[in-house]
Amino acid sequence: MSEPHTLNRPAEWLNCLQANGYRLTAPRRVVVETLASSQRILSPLDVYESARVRYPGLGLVTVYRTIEKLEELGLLQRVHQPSGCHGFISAFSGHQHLLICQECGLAEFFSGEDENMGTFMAAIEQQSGFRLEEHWLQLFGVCANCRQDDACK
Amino acid sequence: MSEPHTLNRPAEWLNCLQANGYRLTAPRRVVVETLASSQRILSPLDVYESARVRYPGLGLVTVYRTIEKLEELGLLQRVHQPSGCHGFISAFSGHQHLLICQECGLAEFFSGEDENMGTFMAAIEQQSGFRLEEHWLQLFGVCANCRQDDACK
DNA sequence: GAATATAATGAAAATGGTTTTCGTTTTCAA
DNA sequence: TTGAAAACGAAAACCATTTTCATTATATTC
Repeated sequence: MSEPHTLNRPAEWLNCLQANGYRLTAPRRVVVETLASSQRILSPLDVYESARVRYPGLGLVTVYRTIEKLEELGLLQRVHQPSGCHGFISAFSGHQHLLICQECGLAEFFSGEDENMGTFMAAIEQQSGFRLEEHWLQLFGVCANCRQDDACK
Repeated sequence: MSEPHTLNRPAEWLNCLQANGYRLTAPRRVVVETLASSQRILSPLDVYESARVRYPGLGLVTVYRTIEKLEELGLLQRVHQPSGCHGFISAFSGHQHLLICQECGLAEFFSGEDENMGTFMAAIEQQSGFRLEEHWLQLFGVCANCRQDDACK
């Protein structure tokens, strides 16, 4: 169900940054590595703390600046959740819907029934007079692992 | 398509506040009036500015505190948008999906194909191992009025 | 209709996440 | 190798939101 995890994704992101005129630096590499290889939704602080384990000199400001660039390049997307909207996850190509674990932040993508969605949206446009530009379909719950952990408590 | 706008909604909200042990005060009435009678998504500052026209002594803190109580009572819901997640709109009863104008903040509700959604979510649960607890379906675009205004520019 | 307990108010201060400033360091193209 | 420009991190600034606190308003009891 979930998009298979591309192992060379960090390298792709670094290439993309470079191809867009951004320089490759040590702190930037660590931030990219952290974000690109995560299947969980991470806040800027999460990234900072995780990346600092491998690169203690890293500044939180650099995390924010790198996130900004990755988002601008479409490599990273901001995720809004009932519990907050300060999380980020790798943006896989094309429009994808999210399935999010509210306990551990694990995020899976599902393409859903997008042809159905297309006709559905066309009908809404007709009825409402809106011109639709974007849609969010997000499911929230508890993933298999967390369900198991919860049961053991 | 949109839920018909209930004219005595502010009175209902005040009753609900009172029924839950909260007092009715002049500033609270103005805030409730502003929020309950709006079809647009409003930020706390929007509410403050709009309500102060009729009640200049109003403090922004009271807006925040009243929003908190209305949200807790399920009368108001927070709306997350690509442009930000600091907006609020009247929460009509039952689960509703949102259709939001990105120019003026007009929000309409649509119940969608909820029985389809139910089977869809059951299928996702089966495939993913998640236990689903909540879902968001939101459409963003430009409403008929704003489309017209834009065309005139 | 007063008296009273307490909830609610607004101003000001505190908080905390994010952004800006700035002097220094690093990258990368020439 | 060198130099212009980008990127860095520390500290300060910013700004939306929350907390504190002394004062005021509400609603209940007499």
